[in-house]
Amino acid sequence: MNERRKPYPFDRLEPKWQQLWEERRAFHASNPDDENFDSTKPKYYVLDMYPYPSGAGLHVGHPEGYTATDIIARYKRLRGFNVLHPMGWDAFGLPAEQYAIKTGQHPEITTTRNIAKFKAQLQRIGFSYDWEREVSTTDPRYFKWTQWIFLQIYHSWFNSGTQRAEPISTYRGEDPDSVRLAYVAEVPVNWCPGLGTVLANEEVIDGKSEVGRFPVVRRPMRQWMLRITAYAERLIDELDGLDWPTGILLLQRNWIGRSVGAEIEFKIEGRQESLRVFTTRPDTLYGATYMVLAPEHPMVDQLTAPEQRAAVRHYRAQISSKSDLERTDLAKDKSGVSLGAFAINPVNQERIPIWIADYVLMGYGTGAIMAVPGHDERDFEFAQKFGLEIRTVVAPQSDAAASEQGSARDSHAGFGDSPKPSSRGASVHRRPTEGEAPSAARESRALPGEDVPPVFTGEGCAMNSPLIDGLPTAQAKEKMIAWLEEQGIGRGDVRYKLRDWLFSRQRYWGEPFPIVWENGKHRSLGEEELPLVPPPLDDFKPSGTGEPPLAKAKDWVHYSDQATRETNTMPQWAGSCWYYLRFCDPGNDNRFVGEAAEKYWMGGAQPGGIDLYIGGTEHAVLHLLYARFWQKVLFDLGHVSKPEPFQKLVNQGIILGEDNQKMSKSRGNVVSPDLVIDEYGADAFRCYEMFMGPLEQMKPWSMKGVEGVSRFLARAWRLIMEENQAGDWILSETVQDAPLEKAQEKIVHATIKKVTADIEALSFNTAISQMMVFVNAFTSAEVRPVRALRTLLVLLNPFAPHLTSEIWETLGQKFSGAPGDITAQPWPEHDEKFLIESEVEIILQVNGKVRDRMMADLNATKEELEAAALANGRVREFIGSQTVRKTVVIPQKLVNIVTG
RNA sequence: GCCGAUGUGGCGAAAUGGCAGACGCAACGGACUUAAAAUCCGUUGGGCUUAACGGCCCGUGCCGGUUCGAGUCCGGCCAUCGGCACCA
Repeated sequence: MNERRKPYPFDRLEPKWQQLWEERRAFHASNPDDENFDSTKPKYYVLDMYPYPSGAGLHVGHPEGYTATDIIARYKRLRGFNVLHPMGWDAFGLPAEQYAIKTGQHPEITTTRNIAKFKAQLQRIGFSYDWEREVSTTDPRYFKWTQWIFLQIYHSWFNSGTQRAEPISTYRGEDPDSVRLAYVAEVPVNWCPGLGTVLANEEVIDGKSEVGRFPVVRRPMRQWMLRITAYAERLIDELDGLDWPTGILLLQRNWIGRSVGAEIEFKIEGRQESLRVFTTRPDTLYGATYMVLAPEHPMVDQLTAPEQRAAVRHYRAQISSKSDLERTDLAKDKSGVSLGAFAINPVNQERIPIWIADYVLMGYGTGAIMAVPGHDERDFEFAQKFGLEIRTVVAPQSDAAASEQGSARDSHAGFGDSPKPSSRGASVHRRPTEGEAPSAARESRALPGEDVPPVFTGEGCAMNSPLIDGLPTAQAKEKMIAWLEEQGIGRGDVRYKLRDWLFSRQRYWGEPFPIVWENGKHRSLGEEELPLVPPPLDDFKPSGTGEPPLAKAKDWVHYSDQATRETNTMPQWAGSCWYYLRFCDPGNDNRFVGEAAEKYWMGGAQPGGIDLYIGGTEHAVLHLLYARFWQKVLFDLGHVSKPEPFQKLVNQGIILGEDNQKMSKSRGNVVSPDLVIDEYGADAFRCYEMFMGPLEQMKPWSMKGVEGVSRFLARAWRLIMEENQAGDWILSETVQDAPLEKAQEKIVHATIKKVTADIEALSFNTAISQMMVFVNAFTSAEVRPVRALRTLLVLLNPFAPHLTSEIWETLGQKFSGAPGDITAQPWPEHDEKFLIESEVEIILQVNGKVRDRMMADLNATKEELEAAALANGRVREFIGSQTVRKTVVIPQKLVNIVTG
């Protein structure tokens, strides 16, 4: 008796249709080489970010994006496109390996099991994936080509002249290994003793490993790197042609971090060597009153004066023992030590002291800066602390600019002068009262001596700088760079925050590098030796020394008497850098993707090949940057036809638990799709996922909400089906081959129009509410014309494919006129003529407030409307004795009477 | 600190500068039922007023501006969330 009666028999019909679709290969996409390929149809490639198949299975957050893409895929098929809509598995990765270490079970077994679970869960939702194109990154037939692409990168260099990757054979220099796009370097890495592997920066959170929360230390190790920095400029510039959310574009631009400035050479007093610095503000060179090197800078030892040696050694030791966590945590407090040496400011020949400080990073620019405390917050803070000279060389606003803007300044209070003299003055004399947060930064800046000039980091006008006095910042920069170039001591320069990609991991469960070492040098395997499969191991545990697990497989490592194999493996990102290409032609064993298939599916007029890519923001920079990088290398080498992979990108928002908190096991608020489908069916699940709110928005789950959507689907079902005495669902007598009433015709066409536009705009929630309006309107009808119902079914089909397929089939048994499966129907077109009424309602306002409304002829003139409005009783009442100053008439909409 | 997104009923949310709250949830009332569930019909932003029909006022985070008219555009704040965080 507790078994809740199903509002409609989804538990019977959903498995039925899923099986039928599979038998009929209903969603199989043909490739250009296939015999039944229809070349007259346009293509549409809609892609999900494929999942890592974890042991926990799906939660309701995963299918949100998948449902959106599935609706688009089904919609585009109905609109006559060849649709590529694939799914696969990003199956290499740490959890399977950690599990293997714990249990001794090979990661492949865990992975296979998890994939089976994920796949079953996805299939229950009724997604129209072409499962014949399923790929897994762990399949040798797949990673053969991941390794092959690595070799293409390895065998290439970036020609800065042509701004393209080229085969290494075109390189004319002496040492090809110094320019390869894949290279080996001894670099400080994030070494995690707890996991026994190095980690990428993004896998380290607050100095601890993202997986397992083990401490991470910095340690130099020999690693494989990919020269992504060579593409920094193109990775920024070529974002311009993409249809991506502006937030993500910004995130990528900031991550790549382009800075335009100059490199400047400083002579060192009493020495041959000189120091080079990078600055974005060459116009402040006169204000450079000291210089700072990163503690790790290679010239520190030779520059240190004897009396400072002990202090410098102590400081450097202190810095290197700090974890990343401590280093960022202590970031607020500046520290540093003088080297006791001096540089010469090239613009005025002044002696300026050289310091080391950990606020200067070795990894950016030249690892050395010219410090301009008058115009840089950090330098200012440092100078304050150590009593270094602060010199003002930029005035907040030039005289010319000030007079030019003249009185306009008054209306923009505070424009352009950030120090805000009045509020500063007040804060110095006023003590913060209890409980009021003292604005520390501002006050400390002003307190030690009123005569200290404030730091001004904005643009303005050069002063105290003979060479460029009076010039606005932009011109001052230009002139200074020209002067530096003339003197041969500097040049204009562009720098990027982006670092080269640390591409090796000390793990078992990843792609082995197709590389062997001989006499201390690396060389590649031949293509015929691929795939290079990892050796079988019983013990996946890392050695703890930094030696990868693969090193334990002595036989495997032994390549020849002279050569041994590389034992590092590739990071998880490798497989996901090109999976979208493999989907075009997943069975190809002769090429990573067939040329015709790649050209077709990744083709089109736009720079990016994939028409729609939906996934979470967590991949805003990493995956999306790495994949773009690989695509560009492959494009340059002539292997693919587009410079960009993803033309249009959409991020779905996170789904929160019912408690409005992020779903997590520990909170116990995780909702599994299986439970929802058991209770309400896959169609209700899909529709609710879309009805919750805008796709991109974060929103909480609600079981009550699912119930509401389920009720809607049941009402749609009962519009057409009814239960007979025996308890069987049969076609309702109210469904007839009858003409539509005018009001019905209107709602049908309004629904076609809105649902179509909303799907195109990915505004699925409002598309569903329009279909609810349709169903509500027809529920009360005694006769339900079959033509209207069939239109609804096609519109609803992408959202609720099972239910609509079933009803469509049932209708076909009684009514002719629409033969075949619902998936073979054309998408309906709306006709505007059914939406236009001969009369429209006009809003009547007096002084902007609605006072009445009236019906008026569609073609009524402004004058007629105005006259009718002025004659209206309510309007007259509100005008009263006031005089009418003005009337605003918007035909077909409103009349507004303004009184004086 | 910097950058970005968001802020509308009890809740999820709608609204090309033109009737704020479509659609759904919850709640309340009614029909059906011996009863309940399910289903169907109705009410539902707040305040004031009316015997009633109805009417009036207020209301989209806060303050100001543009406009005949602002949830929507502009300026300034506040709050929440997300990203970056010494990048010279």
